[in-house]
Amino acid sequence: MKTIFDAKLLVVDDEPEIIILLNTILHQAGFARVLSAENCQQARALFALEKPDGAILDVTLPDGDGFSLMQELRQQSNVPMLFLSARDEDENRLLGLGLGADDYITKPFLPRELVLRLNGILRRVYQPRQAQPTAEECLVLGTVTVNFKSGIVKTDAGEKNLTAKEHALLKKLWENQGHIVTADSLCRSAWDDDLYGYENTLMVHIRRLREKIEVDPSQPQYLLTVRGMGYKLAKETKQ
Amino acid sequence: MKTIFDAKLLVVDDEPEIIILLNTILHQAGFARVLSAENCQQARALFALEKPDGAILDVTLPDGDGFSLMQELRQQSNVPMLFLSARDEDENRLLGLGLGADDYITKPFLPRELVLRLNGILRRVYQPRQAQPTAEECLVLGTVTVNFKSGIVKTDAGEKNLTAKEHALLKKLWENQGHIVTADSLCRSAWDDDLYGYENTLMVHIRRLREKIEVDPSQPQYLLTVRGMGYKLAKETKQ
DNA sequence: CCCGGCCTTACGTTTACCTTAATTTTAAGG
DNA sequence: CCTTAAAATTAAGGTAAACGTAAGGCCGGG
Repeated sequence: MKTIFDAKLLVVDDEPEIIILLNTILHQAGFARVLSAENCQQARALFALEKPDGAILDVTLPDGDGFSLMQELRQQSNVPMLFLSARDEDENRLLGLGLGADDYITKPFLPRELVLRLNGILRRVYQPRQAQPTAEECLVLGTVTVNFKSGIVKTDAGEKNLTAKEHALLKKLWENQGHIVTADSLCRSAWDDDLYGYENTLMVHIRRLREKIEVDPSQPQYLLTVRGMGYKLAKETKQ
Repeated sequence: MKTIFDAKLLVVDDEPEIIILLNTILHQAGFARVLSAENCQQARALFALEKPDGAILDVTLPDGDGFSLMQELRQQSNVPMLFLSARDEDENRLLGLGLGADDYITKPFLPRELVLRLNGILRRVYQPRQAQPTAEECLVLGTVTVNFKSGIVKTDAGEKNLTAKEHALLKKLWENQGHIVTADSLCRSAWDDDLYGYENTLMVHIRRLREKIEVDPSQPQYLLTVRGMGYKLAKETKQ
């Protein structure tokens, strides 16, 4: 199963002891892949090469300052980045946050707080949809419209209500629209107990879902099977 | 156009002057819809009724503490919530963040910092798609495009879907693009059981893959054979 | 020329998935 | 607490896509 701990992190700091400390903290917290750089040049190279999923930057670096480094990296990528700094002046915090930092942590810092804040940011970015889809987000598939909040499916034929399981499954598919979702992944998002005997159950629910959202459930246009891999919701057809 | 400023915010604080201050700050920042509550009871009611897109909670409230309020609201919703508190003790910050707060700001605070932090969080949550700039990881070979997440191959001729084995093989080749991959190595990445009788099987799959990604499968341009060594995927031809 | 490595095609098999229907569980109302 | 309907879960039979197998052909190198 994929978690935020699969994220690859880049740590940029010129003090070796801080690097070691951060490495220890992050590994203990569950992050398996932590890279480190001790100056801007290394950071730039690693960032371009490794494409980390998040970064922790010191503000003072031997060959430049963290602010301009952040600015530069932000142009390439939108991944979470936060500052770690001994400078706690108001204007520095404002500058850092203004440049698009997700947080500004001052040294000395509490290891647990750093981990909590980092986790929070990563969770928001990499599990975004669970954060509640805004307002009236509807799924539009050809002539079919699905309103998630009300659980109503509108077709030419009329309106139908989604059941709890159908709702959960469709939502998961919607969150990964255009991409393949494994049967396992679907089960996990619709059933609490990770144990489920027959994955036939899933198929039956998929069938019922198809009966509600497809024109011809036997020849699905939207909820497609990808043999040996899972299911996939077709991209919205804008017209 | 929809922006994060369409977000509806709930402010919970028992000091009237703070409420007024926050209202002013948030309106100046561009947030049009700001609700306020001065105790837990009001907050609960408003939260259930108005379903705000974010909340700012004071820690000390007349009829309870912000921590348990947050805990309660978190069970209902995953919207961004942050603490505002006069108590700056380490354990309080840890407790707040541990309960799922997106930030913990201490009074007195800089208005601009609050806005920057709030903006950052809302941006992450409500514009998540842009936050993952890794775009669509695609393999581009001349006029052929392969989207790995969806398993779709696009050619002039039309779209085809990759099967599980084809997907696995092509991915392996893609990961080593421009370099030779041995038959053995390919087999290991597509088959679980390291034992496989006929390596002819691999050839058949290679053939099928070529039928999907090559213009002329019999005269491959992209998926090349390297006699006595293995196979190799040609480098992307950017044009 | 011959041999080994690779290609190609056809065909039989497997397995993942579909479909329907019966059964069990859950929820709502009296 | 019982009744009833809706929803979820089993179960089993059917189907076709995906896969594996094998046999014959090609082509380059020795």
